Amino acid sequence: MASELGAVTTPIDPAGAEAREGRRRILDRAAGLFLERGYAATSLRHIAAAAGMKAGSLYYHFSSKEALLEAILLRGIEVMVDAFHQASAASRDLDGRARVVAHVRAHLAALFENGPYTAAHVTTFRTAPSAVRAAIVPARDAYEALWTGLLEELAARGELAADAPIGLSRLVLFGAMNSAVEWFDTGRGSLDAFALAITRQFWSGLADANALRSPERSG
Amino acid sequence: MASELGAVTTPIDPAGAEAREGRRRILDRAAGLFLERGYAATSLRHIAAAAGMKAGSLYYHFSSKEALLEAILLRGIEVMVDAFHQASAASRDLDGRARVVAHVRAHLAALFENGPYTAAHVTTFRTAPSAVRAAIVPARDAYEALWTGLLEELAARGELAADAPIGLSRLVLFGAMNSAVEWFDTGRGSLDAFALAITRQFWSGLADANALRSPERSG
DNA sequence: GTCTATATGTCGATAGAC
DNA sequence: GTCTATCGACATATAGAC
Repeated sequence: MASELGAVTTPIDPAGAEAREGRRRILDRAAGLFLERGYAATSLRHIAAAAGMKAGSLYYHFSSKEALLEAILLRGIEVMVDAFHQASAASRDLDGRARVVAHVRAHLAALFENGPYTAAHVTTFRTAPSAVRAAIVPARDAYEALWTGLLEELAARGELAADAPIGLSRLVLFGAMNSAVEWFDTGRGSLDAFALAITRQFWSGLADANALRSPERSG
Repeated sequence: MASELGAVTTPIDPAGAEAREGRRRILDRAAGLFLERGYAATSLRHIAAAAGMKAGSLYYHFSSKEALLEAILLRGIEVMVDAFHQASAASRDLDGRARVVAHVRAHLAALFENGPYTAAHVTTFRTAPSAVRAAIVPARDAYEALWTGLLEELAARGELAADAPIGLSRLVLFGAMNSAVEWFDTGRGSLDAFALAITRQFWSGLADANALRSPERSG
């Protein structure tokens, strides 16, 4: 290891790797507990125990419980934004509906497959201390703007109804996707099938559920 | 006042009206605070102050903070169930889509027009103490069964696609409706218009948003 | 970087006066 | 029915040893 050579030279970032590792373990465990029990009901002692240390040690990594929450909420957005951009790249040449499927799949993956950050964000943001909420809002707005941009692009291409209420539709879709943290069981259903089903519901509605699979009129 | 006559006779329910009034005021304020700040972050002192009394006085009406939460969560379901039955009676003779509009309107009214009970239920149930959650589950299941029954009836009448995934659709609709507690502003939009818009999205989807208003094919 | 020890405050809940 | 007074537990945060 590089640190073994550090007796003479001055390491650029001494113990940096371990510090980052410890910080990451705290974030992981705290996000999981915030998701499971909520922010206010989770004590620093509880978080520290889950991370394998004592409460006082947390303050080496974070200045306060609120600062810890803020870091988790921000990371939750980062995961969503990264997923969105990956989906954009992967679905660039597909038709509108397939692109929505890809982005829904990416959002669900952020919720269920990339750690508890995004799920904790979705469940704890509304009741977070106002100072924390205020610090997070710009990043949230940026993520929402990505979705608005996608839907507006589809509308401009005529792949959506001309009078589709994009603002409301986006909120409805977010509500539908995010509510899955309350009931979706990753052990029982596949995320691909779920993304397809939710997009079908969103895109074609309930009365015309099979319209896209059998374009001819159904009895 | 009747109590002035009570020196000789034995009142059937002495001070019953005032007790019920006091209990009701506690429930109202506590539900509002649980909705706004969350259950764990709301102290009994805070609730008592909002209800115009001191913390110790709450224990005359409720045996514990958890018992208070349980009463609020149950009342939240009662409001939803009552609204559902009223919508059923009022929309019995309408077509499937109009009946869904009526029930969506009723659910939104429960969320936004009949006190903070239903909204507090929706936002605090997931992180409520497990003993409280367990006590509430049967009533929740009963409400969900009402919706499942409605959608199955529509499917049996052929007003829904034959292969419509009712279980998933119900969850998606619940997610869309309940997420409105995070963003819908009762001061800015009418609940009728909102119910219509959300049902249109749910029933006909995004690509066919105008299908029901102009049955002929759109350019 | 993590520990122990502790300061300081607030929590839910109870007891008893009125 | 509501009050005051108070208990013990637990909260966040800090200080200093190692």
